[in-house]
Amino acid sequence: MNYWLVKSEPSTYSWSDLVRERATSWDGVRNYTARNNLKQMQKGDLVLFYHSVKETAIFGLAKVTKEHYPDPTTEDDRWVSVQLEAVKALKKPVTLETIKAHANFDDMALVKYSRLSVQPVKDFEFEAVLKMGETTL
DNA sequence: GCCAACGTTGGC
DNA sequence: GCCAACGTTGGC
Repeated sequence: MNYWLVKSEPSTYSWSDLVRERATSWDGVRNYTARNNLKQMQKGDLVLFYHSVKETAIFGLAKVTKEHYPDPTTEDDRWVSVQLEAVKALKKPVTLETIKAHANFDDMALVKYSRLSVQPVKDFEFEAVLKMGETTL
């Protein structure tokens, strides 16, 4: 099982949008590094859902329910999507500020590669985020 | 293949 | 709104 983090601007697609729809096709990714991460996602992998720009924090937990397939929003076969399903909201959202203040998170992709929209998350990072979010699986 | 110009993302 | 960081494009 691997862990990931996806970013979205809440004005475009928010955590509450995902909760309302229950599941969504995570499409529109147009960056090779992010695309490569999408391709590595496996069914059952857990995904942290982060809001960029406004309310910069991790709000919820989703899971991969369908592995990569051609992105339905383009004819260009270089790009792929995965299906994501909402699992649960974090009891307490974990803000970027909190993450940056956490000593062990200096290497976290969210801090180091802030523009990458689909990122791998290490086991200990994932566990620490849940703990700070006062959330259990 | 290098690099300048330009566009986009996202934190502040 | 500004700007740093980074990706992409295109001229040479």
